[in-house]
Amino acid sequence: MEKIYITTAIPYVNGAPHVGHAMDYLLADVCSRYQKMLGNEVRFQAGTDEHGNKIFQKAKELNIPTKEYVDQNANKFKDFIKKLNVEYTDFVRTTDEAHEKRVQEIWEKLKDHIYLSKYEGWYCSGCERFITEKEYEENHGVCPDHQKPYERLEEENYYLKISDFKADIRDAIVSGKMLILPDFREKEILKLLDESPDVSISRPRAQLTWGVPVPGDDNQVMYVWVDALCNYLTVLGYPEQDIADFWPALAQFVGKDILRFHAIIWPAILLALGLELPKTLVSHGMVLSNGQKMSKSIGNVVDPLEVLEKHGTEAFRYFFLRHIDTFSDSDFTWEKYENAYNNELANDLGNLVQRLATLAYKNNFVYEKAEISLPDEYRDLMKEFKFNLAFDFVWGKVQDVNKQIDDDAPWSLAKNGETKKLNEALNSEISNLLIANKMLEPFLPETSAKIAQIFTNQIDPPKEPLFPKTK
RNA sequence: CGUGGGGUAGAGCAGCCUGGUAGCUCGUUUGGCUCAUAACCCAACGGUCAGUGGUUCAAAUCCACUCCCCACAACCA
Repeated sequence: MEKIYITTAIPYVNGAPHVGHAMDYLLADVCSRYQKMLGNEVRFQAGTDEHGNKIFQKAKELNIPTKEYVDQNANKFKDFIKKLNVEYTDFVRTTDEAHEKRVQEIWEKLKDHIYLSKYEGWYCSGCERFITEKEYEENHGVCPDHQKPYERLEEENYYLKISDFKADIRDAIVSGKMLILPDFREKEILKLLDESPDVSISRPRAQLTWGVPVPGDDNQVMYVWVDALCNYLTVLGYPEQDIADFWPALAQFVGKDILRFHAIIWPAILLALGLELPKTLVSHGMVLSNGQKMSKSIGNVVDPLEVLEKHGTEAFRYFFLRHIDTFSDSDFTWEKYENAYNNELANDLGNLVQRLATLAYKNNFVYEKAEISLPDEYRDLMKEFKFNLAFDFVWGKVQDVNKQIDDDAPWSLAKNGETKKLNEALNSEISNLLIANKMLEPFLPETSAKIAQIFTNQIDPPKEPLFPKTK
């Protein structure tokens, strides 16, 4: 038995949960459940990123204390994760006292690689960030998002010396010690790595109040990087606790938009702390809506809670784990979702369970439990984190059972009194279904449990269909 | 010349690395079955594989160029 650590990106809680957040959780959950199925012990982190000006200002607008505001939003995310039936074991909030204390201790440990420096450039107070010269020229000196002219600003920041670690990070990536999936993202990162400047990891207190103070410097507050990225460690109790059992993580799941921070800044922090790098960084794609990136201005944002409400958690998991590519961008439309529910969940699987259970019941067939082993092809796909392909493979097996029933035609055997052949046929069909069902477990845990329950010794057809048609 | 991905049947995709009858799912049409949620199974229809040129006996697949779409570019997932 191995001890396995799996992480998800912590969302910035200045808004409601997004469909994209669900991808992180679901992929990590499939990974976690699969590992548990193999008999491993899993710690599975989830959490929320709660510092920064945007949150501070939002709370101000709403006229409620910042702490109260982040409490509310953190709960929204917890509820959301629960609704997805994601089995995380540890939840970390960057405003947790323990996290803040540990992050300060981590800062102290990083000190050899931190230096203070001045930065001068164009700044947008709305975006709260410095703008590149190029961007400044393109926008003619006015922020397009905030309609405000950029200001010339000089400030002192602490910097983390990425340059100290570039060579080691490159080696880790190239050698596969820290595997970046998919491989085309790895290529991208290797290119970016060379150009990566040292990263600013603090802000003057005047600019940023809602954050963790830099130890030993009252004028500076930690910017997002050290604070947020280190959640993966602090949640395990680092630095005061020994984390060797679970660190390095087997897999860290992130969206492609934040892969670069996890593939460059994060490894630099880890190396500075003398810790190992995660074994795998899995970067998933974006969920598009009608072929476009979801955006408030286009008005095509899909509310995950609405999708969840439509056909429940299992249908949600089904669609997003099978029809959204694990690594690339994929499209969500309601039509596709309905199609998948009716044709695949209801017709392929739901109906299969119904017909097979009824056949067994009507013929007084008793199934004797047999050992189930997982096919190599499935194991390989799961090991490579190709979850949607693994799910496709499983579905092929489900469809095969439908074919097999038609070929065997048990109803004819029953009519002709060929009892022995009938029992053999039913036994084989149910065995095949249960193998597929076992493979289904990480993806659709509730459904898988229900099916396993139905095909115990005494088989009763379910009174309610597994996936009732809506029309 | 910022970086990366992509352009293959009505839709969504695989195949391309390791050239040799163009495949899968959904949709459409026809047939079969009757155990089942009017579900299931067989079959058919449907593509000049973005374009141009090159290499080759042979190119969706390799090379060059062109056109078009998308994502990322210090946290709007």
